[in-house]
Amino acid sequence: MTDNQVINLSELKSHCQNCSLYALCLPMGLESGDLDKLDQVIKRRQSVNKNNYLFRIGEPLKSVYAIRSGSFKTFLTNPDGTEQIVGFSLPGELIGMDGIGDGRHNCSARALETSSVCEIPYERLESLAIEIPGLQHQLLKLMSQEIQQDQNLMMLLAQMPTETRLASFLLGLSRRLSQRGYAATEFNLSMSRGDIANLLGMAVETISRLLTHFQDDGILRVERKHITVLQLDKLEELATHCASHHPNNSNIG
Amino acid sequence: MTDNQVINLSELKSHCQNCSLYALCLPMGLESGDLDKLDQVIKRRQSVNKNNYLFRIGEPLKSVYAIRSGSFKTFLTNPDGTEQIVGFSLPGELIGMDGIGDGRHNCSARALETSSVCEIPYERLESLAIEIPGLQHQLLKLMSQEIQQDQNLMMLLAQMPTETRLASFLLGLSRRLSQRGYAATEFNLSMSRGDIANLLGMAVETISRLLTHFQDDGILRVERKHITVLQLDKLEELATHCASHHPNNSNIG
DNA sequence: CGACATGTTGAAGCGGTTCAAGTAGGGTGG
DNA sequence: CCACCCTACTTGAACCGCTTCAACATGTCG
Repeated sequence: MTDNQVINLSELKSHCQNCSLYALCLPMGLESGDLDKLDQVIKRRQSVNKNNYLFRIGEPLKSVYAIRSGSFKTFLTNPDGTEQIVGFSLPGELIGMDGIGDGRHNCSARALETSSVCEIPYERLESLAIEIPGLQHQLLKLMSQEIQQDQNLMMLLAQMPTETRLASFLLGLSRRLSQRGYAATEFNLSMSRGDIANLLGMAVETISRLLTHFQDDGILRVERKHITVLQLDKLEELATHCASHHPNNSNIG
Repeated sequence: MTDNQVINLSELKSHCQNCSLYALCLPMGLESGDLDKLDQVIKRRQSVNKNNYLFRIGEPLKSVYAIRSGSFKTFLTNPDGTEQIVGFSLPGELIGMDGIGDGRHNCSARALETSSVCEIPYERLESLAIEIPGLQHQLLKLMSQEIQQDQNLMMLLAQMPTETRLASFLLGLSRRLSQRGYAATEFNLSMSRGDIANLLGMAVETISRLLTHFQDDGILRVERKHITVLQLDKLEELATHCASHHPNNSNIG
């Protein structure tokens, strides 16, 4: 309701409708009138520098965020100060939906690189969800997808060997990126080896060794943070892990 | 719309309002008119025998279920047939909320003992959630709580030693049960050692050994499936794990 | 009461961590 | 623009927590 609102309005009006991401953030076939409503709720785009926090654990839940570019890690902090990464968020994904439970964020989100997000005030989103049935369903859907993702990771952590975990992680990245229109077989890891290790419950050294092995086996090309998937099928096989054996001399093909 | 509907109506009418669990399932302060609406959505109570499935992974999502008595395990099944338990559900909890994402259940639910549930057809619940704003928020809240729970487990699996995992698991059970009005320090494990091991990513033997240790240390009393927590503070200390050392001769006290 | 699942306990083996040392980038100040 | 430093990463070798294997004990159920 301030005067600079006027300046933003014209800019805001076209946000969702023209945004190349809206179909990704909220793919639900809203009517154009509904899109207008959504537009009015979404705050202007904002930029987050590398290593800066989007929100911190314990903070009251103000907004959720749609990632336009860049990436984030979300993590818990336990009593002794160590962190547990619970996921990485990529462009086109929504972040901050956790913490609706008690109105506080239950994890912190930190930018892995300079990133850009759309801020969506949560209260207004929730009340809007009552007006737009499709939006409510979409929110529930996004949450349940997060549950699925978490549970898949639980399975990896609970019973898969390190090789399978890393293969599955890389494959997951590849799939999510290609869903968003990026290349499936060539991408940059915006997170450090340490972050990957933390997420997957392994030591940094193990990540390093496995990447080397994958490269030696001709499955990947690893150049620092740049990954090229050379044999997607092999990677999928490793990620499945039930195929058969796990030979040391897997020079198949 | 069949004639036996008439028979059920009077019974149904009082379901939620008189149900001792409604405040637990849906603690949101609905108006009495809203409760009527909810009542009309909830199907009659049904019973599930031990080892029977409430729903299976892949099935279309028909309903979610409020557990009135008994308990369930929910689990994924991976390609090679092995299962990964992702959680146990206790009385007063809602089950089946996963799978809203793609309209299919993403896990199976199997009764650990003879149990009783209220079936809540999902579609009608979602449309009702539009009429009753508090209900929408409650659904989102429940989902985000599940995310929290899963993420806590992820932390356990990723970086905590087996002792901490089991302590934390028992403590979690204790808290959930006491929230529901059951005793916090004395309860029965409805799940097998194998199920606990599966959830926590450990071998059955390790569960067995740790329970023995906990008993030797005077923290628990273990009689087959019956657990008595003798020193809740010690158990909490073990669950936190950052306290200090992890001595072999922990005959403290 | 016998049979089978579930749970316990002991001993050996291994996957992955931890420790240690060295290498390579990337950013900053001179 | 290079020298420097610090962090991130890599690689090797020893160690250990936990699993796996094996045998036995205990309940449970037809």
